[in-house]
Amino acid sequence: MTEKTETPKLPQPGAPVRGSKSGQPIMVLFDLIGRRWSMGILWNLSDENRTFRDLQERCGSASPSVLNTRLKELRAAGLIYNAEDGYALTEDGRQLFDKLEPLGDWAMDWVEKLR
Amino acid sequence: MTEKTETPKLPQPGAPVRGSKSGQPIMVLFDLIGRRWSMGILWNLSDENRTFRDLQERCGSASPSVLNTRLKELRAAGLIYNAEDGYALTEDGRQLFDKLEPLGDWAMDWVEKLR
DNA sequence: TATATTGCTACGTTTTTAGTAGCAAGAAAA
DNA sequence: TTTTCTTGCTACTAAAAACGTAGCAATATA
Repeated sequence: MTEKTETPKLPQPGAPVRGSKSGQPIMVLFDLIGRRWSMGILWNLSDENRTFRDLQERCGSASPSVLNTRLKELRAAGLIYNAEDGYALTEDGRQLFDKLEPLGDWAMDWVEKLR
Repeated sequence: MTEKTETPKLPQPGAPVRGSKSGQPIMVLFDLIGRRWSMGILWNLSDENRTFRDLQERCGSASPSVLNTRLKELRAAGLIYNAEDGYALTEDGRQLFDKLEPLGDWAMDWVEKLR
C-alpha cells in the first residue's frame, strides 16, 4: 500500500464554497459532506476500518477516482485517517457520524410514507 | 405566480441511487440531501417561509434552474411545499431539519480546529 | 518465481451545476 | 388603463464533477 498526503481543495471557512457563497461553517460542512459518497464513506467506516477496495465494493463499486478524491478531502478535513488496517474515522469523524446516525431511522420511516 | 406540480426523478427506495447502488433508505436520503443546495434550502426555510427569489439570494444567488430542480425534488420528497407566502417546510421537512440542526454548532467547533 | 491483492492514476464519456437571458402572470403605481 | 415591478420560473451554453474502464506499481501470498 502506498501513502499519499496531498491536500485537495478543501472548502475554506469564511470563503465561498460549493452550494453557498457565505462560507458559514454549516455551509462549509454541507459542501463537504454533500459531495457524492462522502456520507456513505462515513457511514461505512462507522462500524469498522475498511480498505480502499473494501470501500469501493460497499460504495456500489464507486469510481476509484471519485472515491480517492473523497478520501483525500475527508482526510484533509480531519474526519478520517489512514490506519494500519485501512481507513478509519477520527474522533471528529465519529462525532459527526454520531450526529448523522439518527437520520438512519428517520429515513426508514420517511421512505415508508413516500409510497 | 404560476403553479407547477411536475414530478422530478426522485431517488427511489430499493432502487439504486446516486452515491449508492443499494437503495437503502439512508442512502436514498443522502442522495437527495447531498445534491447541491438541498440542505441549504432546508436550512433557510427553517425560520420562515421564503419566496423563490428570496431563496435565490440567500442561496448565494443560486442558478434558478438548479434551485428550481431542487425545489421540485424536495417537494416530491414531501419535505417542503408551496405555501401562500412562499416555500415552507412540511412536518417531515421540519423533523429532518431538527436532526440536521445540531450539525450547526458542531460545524463551528470543527472549522475552528481546522486552522 | 508466479499469482493475487491493494491503492491508486489516466482518460474519455456522461451527468450535474453554473451562469446568463428572458418571458408570462399577477400586483402596484401612474 | 397603461406602465412598471416583482415573482416564478424556462431555455440555453459553458464549466465542473462524477462515471466507468483500463491498467500499473508495490506488497503480500502461494
